[in-house]
Amino acid sequence: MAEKRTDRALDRTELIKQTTLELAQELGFTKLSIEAVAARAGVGKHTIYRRWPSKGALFLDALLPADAQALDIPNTGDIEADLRTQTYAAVDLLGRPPFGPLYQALLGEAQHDPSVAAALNERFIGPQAQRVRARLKLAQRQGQVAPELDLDLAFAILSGPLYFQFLIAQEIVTHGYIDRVFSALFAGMRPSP
Amino acid sequence: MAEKRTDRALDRTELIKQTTLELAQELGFTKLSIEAVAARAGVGKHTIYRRWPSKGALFLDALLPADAQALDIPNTGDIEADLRTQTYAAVDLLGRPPFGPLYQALLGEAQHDPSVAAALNERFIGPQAQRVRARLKLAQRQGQVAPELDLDLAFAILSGPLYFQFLIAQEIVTHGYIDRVFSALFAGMRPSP
Amino acid sequence: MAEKRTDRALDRTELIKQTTLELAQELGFTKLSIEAVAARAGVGKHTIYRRWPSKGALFLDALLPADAQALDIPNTGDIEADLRTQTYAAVDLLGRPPFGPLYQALLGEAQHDPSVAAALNERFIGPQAQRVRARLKLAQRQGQVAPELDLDLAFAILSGPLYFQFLIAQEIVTHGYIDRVFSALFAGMRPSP
Amino acid sequence: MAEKRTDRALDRTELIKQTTLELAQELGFTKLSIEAVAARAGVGKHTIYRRWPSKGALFLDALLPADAQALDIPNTGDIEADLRTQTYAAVDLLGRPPFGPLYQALLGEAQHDPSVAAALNERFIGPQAQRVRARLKLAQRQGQVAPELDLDLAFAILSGPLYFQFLIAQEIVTHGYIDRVFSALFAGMRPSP
DNA sequence: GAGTAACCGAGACGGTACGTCCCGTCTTAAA
DNA sequence: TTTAAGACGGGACGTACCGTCTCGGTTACTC
Repeated sequence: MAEKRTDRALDRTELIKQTTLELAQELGFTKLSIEAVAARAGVGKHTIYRRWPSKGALFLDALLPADAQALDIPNTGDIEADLRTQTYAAVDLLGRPPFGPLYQALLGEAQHDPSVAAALNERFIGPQAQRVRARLKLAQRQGQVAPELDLDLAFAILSGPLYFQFLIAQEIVTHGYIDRVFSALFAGMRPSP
Repeated sequence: MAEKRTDRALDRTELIKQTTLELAQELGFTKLSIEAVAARAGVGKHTIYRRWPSKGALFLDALLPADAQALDIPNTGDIEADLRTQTYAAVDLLGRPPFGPLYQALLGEAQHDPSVAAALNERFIGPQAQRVRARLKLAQRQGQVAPELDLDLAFAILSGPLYFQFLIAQEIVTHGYIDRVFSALFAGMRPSP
Repeated sequence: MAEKRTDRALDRTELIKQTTLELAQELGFTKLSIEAVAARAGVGKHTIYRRWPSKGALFLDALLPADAQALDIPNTGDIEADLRTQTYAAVDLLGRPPFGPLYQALLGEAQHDPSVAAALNERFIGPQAQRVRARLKLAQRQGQVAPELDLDLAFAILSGPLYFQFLIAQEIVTHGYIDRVFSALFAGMRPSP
Repeated sequence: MAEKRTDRALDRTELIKQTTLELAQELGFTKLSIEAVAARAGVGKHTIYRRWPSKGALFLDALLPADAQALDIPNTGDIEADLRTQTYAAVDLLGRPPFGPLYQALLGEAQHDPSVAAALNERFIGPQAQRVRARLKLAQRQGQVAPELDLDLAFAILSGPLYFQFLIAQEIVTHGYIDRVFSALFAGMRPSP
């Protein structure tokens, strides 16, 4: 019986999230409104407000579960190739609708709403960074990566240029771009002695 | 007479921009409204709409002239030190009110409004990237930087981690963070042979 | 030019009042909503709120001008007949849709909202009472009415039973009822000596 | 055992009515809500809806038993004095919080809800009218009242002016006002021959 | 004494309307 | 012509209650 209640609540929650995603794709995040989600989902506005404190929080919840899991890092033994592979996957995700524009909007919202930023980090960015750190640690032990490399920085260094291109330059990120970034990062900026 | 008119127009434009900044600091970009700017500035709404097509455009115009000019790159002959110096300045700017939070909001808005993103790149990001490219080209010729370094990528690589920390991790960027990033970037990730 | 503005404002005001009356007849005062008036009139809600502070005030304004003017008192020289004639007219007005039920609702609202009560008295009840007082004063001078009759009370005494029947007993008020009331009031309750 | 259930049900019913009165005094009838009564009484909304079909019905039930019984008519042998005494009592009741404003609100609600009006008449107005009729009948037999006086009208005539003053003019009804009304009613409007 | 039915509190739910805010457009009168 | 002022239609906000509806957890009555 407790199951039933949970199920009903879950049903509603899922319905709302799905509707949110639909509308976000049709209208974009900016024109998305809780009013419209409620109407399309056939749900009272309060039922949404009961679950999420803001449009941003709802949108994050709706968007993130969808594609968040795909970015595991392979382990072929070649660290540079493995990271490249994973980064290709990330770029493919970001570069294409529906996820790309929606994720961009989410990052935009994170600039206005710290709670969105926090949740984003906890649920999406953090885990990715952790996987990269772990994979690099392994590579470091295998001598494939400079022993003095600061692993806590690695994710920022590797994905920073990508996000820069995505959010600020707002140019399409290609595999070629990733290749060039990786070349530069692995080689270093200093001339070889 | 034409002069006077231009002056009046300029006066009004400046007044509106200044009021915009004031209100943005008090309320944040999200709660900023053209209505409120008009009221506070003692100006008709039309007078604002005649000059800017959107809140984002007005805000960009109001924010950018303010502190944009400070980020020149010194040339002491030591490329790493020079870039570091300039990046410290950038970090100091971003890290402190009022510019930091407002600039963050601007970048957030740029995710929703391509015209804001375009103007931002043209007026703020682009010139900075260009200066970094020029300074690195010089350094490359002086043999301080790897000859194969892709200069078009350099700004993204150098500032990407910073923006990642600022926009996504949303942690305060310290000089120490910059130091660690620069160490890693100049040394490269590959173990020295 | 001032004319134009006034005309436009008047147009809107009249349109809203007329729509209010329409909806009130269809739905009754209780189910009447400012939202629905705005929608049907093709007008923003604010345009209504700018003019009236409450549903009651709007309704009063919409209802009262409509039929308020009809209740003049004839002067045939026979005070009892004249008052009777005028009271018949009042009863006919109250007894029939659309005015009757709407006026009843207005009186109901006046119990909850003192400003409605005040406006009602000033614009509808007061003038009627004044006319009755004036007519009675004339009759008093002509010796048709007891010289000691308190004229300030007359309207309450004459129309009180009518309103009692209308608002409290909530039975249909007939001409016969008026006749019986008038007989009693003119004769007095005391036995003739 | 059946007693116990009845007692509990009664307890709840009384608790709800009392809470309703409390809240009505604090907020006024208009702002009174079943939701708030349920919350304050620590009772499920259903428990209220099970007992009363509407806010008006609940309010009537809560208000009327409280003070309804006090308006008996004395019998000193002087009909005018006796009615006056009873009317004074009525006026005192109406004129003072908490009963006055609440009763006014009830009458207001009766204009919107015929079932409230019906219950009001059956339980409050009707009995009063009946007592007045009976007392007058007695007086009529004793020759204190005109034999042709229509007793069915008497309550409307006697209390109509009072209700007019209370509901429509919305002025405080004083004993003096009652005196003047009674003088006029007993003497009649016609000049004595 | 264990069922069982009724009632209860709690509050979720779809829905309607509230009164407010701001959008971007439009009109007016003054300078 | 430009401006300040602000009315306007429109849309969404977040809130309050409506009346209905589960949901578990007592009672109190029946077998």
